[in-house]
Amino acid sequence: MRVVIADDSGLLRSGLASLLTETGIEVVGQAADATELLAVVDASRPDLAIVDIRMPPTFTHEGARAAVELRAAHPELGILLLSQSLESRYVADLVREHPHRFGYLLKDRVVDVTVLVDALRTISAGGTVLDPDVVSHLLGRREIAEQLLRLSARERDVLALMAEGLSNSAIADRLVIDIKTVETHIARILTKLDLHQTPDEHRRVRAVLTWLRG
Amino acid sequence: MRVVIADDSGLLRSGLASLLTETGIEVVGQAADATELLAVVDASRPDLAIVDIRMPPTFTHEGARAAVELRAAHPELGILLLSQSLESRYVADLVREHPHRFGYLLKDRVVDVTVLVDALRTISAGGTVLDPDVVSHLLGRREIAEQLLRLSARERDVLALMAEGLSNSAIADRLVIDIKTVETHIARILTKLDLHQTPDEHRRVRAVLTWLRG
DNA sequence: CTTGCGATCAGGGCTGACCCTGAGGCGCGA
DNA sequence: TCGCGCCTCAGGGTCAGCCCTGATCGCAAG
Repeated sequence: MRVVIADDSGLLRSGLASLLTETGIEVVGQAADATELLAVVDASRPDLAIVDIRMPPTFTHEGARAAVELRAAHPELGILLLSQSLESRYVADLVREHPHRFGYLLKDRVVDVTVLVDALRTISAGGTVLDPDVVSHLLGRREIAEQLLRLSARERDVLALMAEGLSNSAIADRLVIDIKTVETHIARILTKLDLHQTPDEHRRVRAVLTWLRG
Repeated sequence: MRVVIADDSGLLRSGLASLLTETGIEVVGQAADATELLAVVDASRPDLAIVDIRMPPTFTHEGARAAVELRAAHPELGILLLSQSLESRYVADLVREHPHRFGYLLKDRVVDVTVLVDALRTISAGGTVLDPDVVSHLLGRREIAEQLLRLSARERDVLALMAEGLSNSAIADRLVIDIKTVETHIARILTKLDLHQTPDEHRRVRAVLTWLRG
């Protein structure tokens, strides 16, 4: 098996390369960022790419984005995404669209090189490898994301400002609209997020929590 | 230089050991959890311990706690804490009480083995190594923590429930107290968190945000 | 013993937030 | 063209939340 490793941490990259080499897996290239990853894969044509989700320049989802491009350019390439924490947005799309030759593991769960090699073998054989916590978290995140997707762009603007702790009048000032408009947006936000009038909940706070978790 | 490595990830531990060995640093032991770390340090008497903050069983601050114990038992031992994210509570105490032979770096910032070795050298020579972002984050977190420290235990109970999105009447039910008592606690919370009456802020949401960030 | 603090509760008042209902304008797709 | 969704705004009403002021009790420290 011929493998490429992409991680902005040279430390981890080199360490990983060293360990995999010891297991007989050939590391044919390394990349520190998404652009370099695409180039290295083009040049070395590996069987599989091990990609850290967070890479420069934004350290957000560059790795996941690069994975999408890799799949487009190299449909037979296996991809193993590694992440330190659960990253739902891009991964959900990736798994849905390309379930084969794909893996997503939390680094914390790769307790030794055996786990990693087993995952690589599964992916290389056409399978899918997902950490169970990843699966259940994706489902939960999906729910919140779907609720937030019901909101119009304007409603999302308003909710974002609510989540900063702004009052209705401050939101009206900020968006240069009338306070009655803010109230209307908020009413629609609460309805779309299924936050109905109950004596137990502070619905505004609930809406804010939903936003913060989305 | 003789070094011990403690990280629950065997992958990272082995990779790190391999890399450090190549630079001439002797890795005299490895540990997968805090208990094992203490035993390995007792047995091998290293110059320095590289410790991941999050280790079993709780994966919260076992590493930082073990560092405190290590310093007590081995005052000359250098300690380098590594973390994937900013962890403020125990580190702030550790730095304040033991500024020498101490380091705290974010794994993301250790871009290659050179950075790591430089840090180890500094610590071994008696110095302190702190990532700049760590410093400024510690200061910011300190501020919020100090505000929350002004609250009485009961006030913190109430604020935690506010942060779950409970209404005042639900909080009263939950804590088996009168709603007037809840109102009194909330008034005191808002005062202690310096959240005064302004037309721009939704103060309850602000209080909740402070809690969530603390 | 006195004082201060925290927890609890009360009476009464005000208001921002939320709601109901209604209306107009614009853009887009069928 | 029509219907729908979105954005905007209005009049009027209700109430949970917040506040002011006051009071009692228990506990710990000086």
